[in-house]
Amino acid sequence: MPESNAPAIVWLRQDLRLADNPALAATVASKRPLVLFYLLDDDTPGAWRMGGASRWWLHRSLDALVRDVAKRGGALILRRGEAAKELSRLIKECGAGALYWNRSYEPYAVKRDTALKDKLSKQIDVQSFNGALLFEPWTVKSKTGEPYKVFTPFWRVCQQSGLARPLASSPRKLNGFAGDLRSDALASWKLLPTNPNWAQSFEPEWTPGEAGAKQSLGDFVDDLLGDYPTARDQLGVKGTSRLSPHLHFGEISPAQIVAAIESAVYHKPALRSAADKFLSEIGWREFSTHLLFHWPTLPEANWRDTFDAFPWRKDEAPFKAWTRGQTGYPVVDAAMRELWATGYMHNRARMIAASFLIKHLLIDWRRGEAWFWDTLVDADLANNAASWQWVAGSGADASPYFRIFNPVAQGQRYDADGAYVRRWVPELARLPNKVLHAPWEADDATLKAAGVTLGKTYPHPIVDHAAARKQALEAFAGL
DNA sequence: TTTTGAGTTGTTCGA
DNA sequence: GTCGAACAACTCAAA
Repeated sequence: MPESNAPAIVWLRQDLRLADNPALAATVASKRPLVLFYLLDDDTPGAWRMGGASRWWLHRSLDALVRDVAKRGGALILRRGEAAKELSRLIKECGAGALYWNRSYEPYAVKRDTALKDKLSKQIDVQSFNGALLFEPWTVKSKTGEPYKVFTPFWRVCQQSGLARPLASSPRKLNGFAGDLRSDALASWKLLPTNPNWAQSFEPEWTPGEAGAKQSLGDFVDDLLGDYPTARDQLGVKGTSRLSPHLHFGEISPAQIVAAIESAVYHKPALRSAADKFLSEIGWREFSTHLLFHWPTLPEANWRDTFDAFPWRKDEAPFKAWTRGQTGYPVVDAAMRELWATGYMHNRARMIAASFLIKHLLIDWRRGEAWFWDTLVDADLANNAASWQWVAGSGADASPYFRIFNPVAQGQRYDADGAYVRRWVPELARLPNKVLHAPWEADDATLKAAGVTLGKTYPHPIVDHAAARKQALEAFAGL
């Protein structure tokens, strides 16, 4: 065994932060020289290759992290390749005596990491930590010893056992390994789009990295938490935390979020119920990861296999119209264009757009899942899969099949002043509120005054809501 | 083992 | 405009 002062590698994955990072804190406590390592791994079999929008975020996040690490006297080593091979190489190069990471719960990662631990712990000290969850999946079981399949009882027992977690100490100074280690230039990974640079419109929306995450959390707690229960549903209002991409990349931990929320409630007890509402969303993230861990095929297969017989439609044209925000339903189109322009979609808009794809167009939820995977900056295997299956009705604790969102009613209810549609579907901006969410109901004079020609400046609805609803009810009842 | 109550986010219809 | 019921049964979790 190498000596106890041999360097320790901290392998960062979805934990791109220095604060409350248990693997990093353990290394700092061990006094070993630190080799901080990020690997771009596009080669592990069974992994979902990171999508385009996520790659943009990853670049920005790593760029921020490189600077944060340098400020504290360390260095971040960047390499790409297959994990087992690259880790073995790095261990040899720096003479590492230890390898630490924070656990991932995605099926391919569990498999990969288990094999690595088995192999490498024969040579060096290998340890993994919990840096991503309040409750690791194997720690929450029902009375019968089975994993929960319903959110409410799952979250109830979580709350009863307490959400607060001690935070790992944040290192002021990193005792970086003194030797020379090769690191890729971040730019050489070509994570940023060029020609066209479709992510240009992402820039003003986001500040990837730990500092940006902290700022978002602080702003949310200070300005938005009190109104969260109602404002979260308003499409045109900034009423949500928008922490999802920060959480996905681990720029902030759920434990830090709980600490900030509880501190706010301590100072202002009236925030309790709003805080619980928000924390239950953190609970959904926990629950999705729990489902993925216990049912590893969640991203690929219907959780309820009765759905395997469902006759999904294969036509390309409606799918294409959906992806481009050209369905003729303003709120759906606004949602899809928001996604394209910002790498993000409002939570309620996600439900409306997903319901439309599945229940109005009768297109397989996996096609929507794949599109979101590529276009969301917060694309997360567990959340994405669990949420699509929830909407489809094929998932655990899912929405009943007869719950079919009416895109007009949803628009009128959650975008009553039309701010959301006018922002993302500007060709309809001059329509009055009364017909904004259903332009086909406007009379000719109104359309003309607003400069709208259906079928020309904006599409006719690609399906009729009432007919599509009827068809979906029949198709799903057939299961 | 059996029973009981409950289950994120909705829509439509008819009174 | 508002309200309650129907939509459909099934599965889950705990007593």
